[in-house]
Amino acid sequence: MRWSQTFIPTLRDDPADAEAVSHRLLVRGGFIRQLAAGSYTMLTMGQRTRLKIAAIIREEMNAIGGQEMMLPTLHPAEIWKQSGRYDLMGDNLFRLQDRKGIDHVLGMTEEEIFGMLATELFSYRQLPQIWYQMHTKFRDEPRPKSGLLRVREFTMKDSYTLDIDLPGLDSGFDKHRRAYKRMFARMGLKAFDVEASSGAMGGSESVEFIVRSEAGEDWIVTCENCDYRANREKATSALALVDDGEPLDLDRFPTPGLRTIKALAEANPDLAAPDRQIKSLVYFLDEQPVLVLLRGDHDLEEQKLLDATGVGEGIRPAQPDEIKPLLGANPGSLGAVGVENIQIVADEALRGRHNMATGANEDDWHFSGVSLDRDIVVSKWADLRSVSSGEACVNCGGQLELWKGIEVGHIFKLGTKYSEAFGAYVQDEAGESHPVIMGSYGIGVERAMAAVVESSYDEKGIVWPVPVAPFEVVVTILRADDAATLEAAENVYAALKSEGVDVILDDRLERPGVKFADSELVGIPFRVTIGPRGVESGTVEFTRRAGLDTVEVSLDSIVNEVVAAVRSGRSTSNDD
RNA sequence: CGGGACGUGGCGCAGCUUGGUAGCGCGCAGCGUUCGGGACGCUGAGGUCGUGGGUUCAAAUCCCGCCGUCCCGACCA
Repeated sequence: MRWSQTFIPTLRDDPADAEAVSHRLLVRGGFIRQLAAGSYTMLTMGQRTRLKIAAIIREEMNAIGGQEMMLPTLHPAEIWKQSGRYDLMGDNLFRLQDRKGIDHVLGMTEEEIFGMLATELFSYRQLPQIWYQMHTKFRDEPRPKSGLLRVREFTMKDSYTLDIDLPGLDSGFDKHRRAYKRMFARMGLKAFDVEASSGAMGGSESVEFIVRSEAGEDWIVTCENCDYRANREKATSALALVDDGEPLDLDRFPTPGLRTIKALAEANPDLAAPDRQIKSLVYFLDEQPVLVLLRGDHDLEEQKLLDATGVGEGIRPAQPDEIKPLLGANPGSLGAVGVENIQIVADEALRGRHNMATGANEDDWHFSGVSLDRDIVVSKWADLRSVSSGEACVNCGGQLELWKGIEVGHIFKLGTKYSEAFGAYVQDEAGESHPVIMGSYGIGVERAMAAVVESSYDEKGIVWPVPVAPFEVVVTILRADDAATLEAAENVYAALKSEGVDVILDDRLERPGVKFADSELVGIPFRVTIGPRGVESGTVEFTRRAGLDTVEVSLDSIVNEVVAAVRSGRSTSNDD
C-alpha cells in the first residue's frame, strides 16, 4: 500500500480525557475512532492489526481441532429464559423487541445457542467436539472505559468443548489452556494463567489469562516463591493462628461513640484488638438480607460471597436505614450474637474462635467473650475475605504479591448446566444417556489488541510486535519529488512485496520529520529510509522501531536484510 | 446507579465570573520559498457555541430541564 493513498489520520494532540495509554495511542495513530461510549470504529490500520490477531487465534484454534462456525447475535429471549440467564445477567444483557412485540436479546456469549446445537449430538462416538466462532458480542456495561479495554460491542472468539465425561472435559480445557498460551505469546503478550471465579457463567473451575498492566482492572495474587497465581476474587492465603486463651463468659460493655473497628480497638486494646473483633456487614443478596461476618482486620471479597451463596449478581450493601429494623442498631454496633431472623454467613478465619468482641445490636454497646460456636448460629461457613499483599502462600508459605492486570482470556469448565437446560444428551457404550459436558472459552480480540499496546510503547508511540503490526515494514522516501530517490524506493518496495513482506510505501510529499514521527507513532516494526544522499552512495538506512537503532545498509542487500529481520520477527514470541 | 467534571470549526483549547459583531494553536485549500527529525510567508475555506425552554432590548455567557462524553466506585473478554 501507498501511504499517500491510505487513510491514516494521525493526530498531534491527545484525545481529551483519554486516560489509558492504549486509548491515546490508538486514537492518535489513526487506528480507532470513538462513535459513542464503548463503541469504536476500526479504521484501516486498526482493522489490519485486529485481523492479524484474529488470524493467530484462528490458527491456534484450528490446531487443536476447533471447528469454526458463525452464530447469530440476535437471539429470541425465550432461549435465555430457558437457561435461566435472562434474569441472571441483569442489566448487562441488551434487550429489545421486534415489530411483533417479541422479546429478543443481543448475544453477550453463546452457551445457549451452542447448547441447542449440541442437541443434535446423539452418541459418545461423535465426541469430543470443539466448536468456535469469532463474532460480535454485546454487553450493556455499566461503565465503558479506557478505550478498547472495556466496551459495549466487541469481537470475541468463543469456543465450546463437548465431552462425554470429566476426563474429556479436562483434556479439552487443557488443550485450550495451552492454545491460549501460544496465542498470547505469538501476539507478544505475557499472559499469566490464574485461578479465577466463574461468576455468572457457572461451572466448577475457571482460569483467566492476565496481562500485567496498571490500566487493568483485575487484582492478581501471585507467590514470590512458587507458581501460585489467582485472581483476588478467588485467591486465598495462609493466616497465622491467633491464640484465644481460655473461653470466657459472654459480657456486655458500654462503648459510647465507638463506631469503627479501629476506634473500638484503640479504646479496648486487650479486649478488642482488630484480630479479636468480629466485623458484621449487612448485605442484600437477591434482595434477601444476609449478615456477613469477618475478622475485624479483614475485608470482604464480594465475589466470594456471591460464589459461596450461588447468587448471580444481585448483591448490594444494605442502606443504613434498612439495617436498624433488621438488627435493632445502627452500623457500628452490629453483631450476630442471638440473631436468628436473618441468614449468617461467616468467614473461615472465624471458625472455632472465642473471646471475640462484636456489636451488641444496641447502639453504644458491644459484647466481649464471644464464642463463635457457642453464641452465634452460623448458617454457612465460607472463604470470604480479600487477600492482602504480604500474606503467606497457602502452598509454600512464601510472600504473596498483589498486582493489577488486564483480563484477556477466560476459560471455564461449565459442566452440564446448559446441556441439561436444552436437552443435549448422548448415549454411552452401554446405551445410557448422559448430558453433554461443556467447557466454554473466550478471548476478547480488541481487548487483546489494546493490551498489546499497553505493554509495548515508548515516548514516540506504539511498538508493535511483528506478528500483529498493521504493516511489518515502512519504506520511507525522504524526497518523493526526486526521481532517482523515488525509483530506488519503488524498487525496494516492489521487491519486499514480492517476498511476501507486509510493506507500506511512505510516498507522501511530507517533510522527513513528519514521516519519521508518524511511522514511530503508528509503530511499524521496521523502517527503510531512502533519501537522495544515500541513493547517490548506494546506501539506505534500516531502523528497528524497538529501540530505534539505525544501521546503514547497501541498496543491494537491503531487501535480504529486511526479509531476514521480518522472518525472525514473525516467529518471535514472549513465551516464558 | 451513587459521586465529580466537561460539551465552542476536523483535533486540542480560550471566551462565560461582569450578557452586546465568536477567537487562538494544530490541521485543511491555493501560491511561493524550503525539506534527513513534526518548516516559513502570503491568501483563503470552515462554527445551529450539545439540545429544549426561560429571563432580557440583547444569551456561548444568567436560570431550569433533557441528551451526550469523561473520570472515581459496584460488573466482564
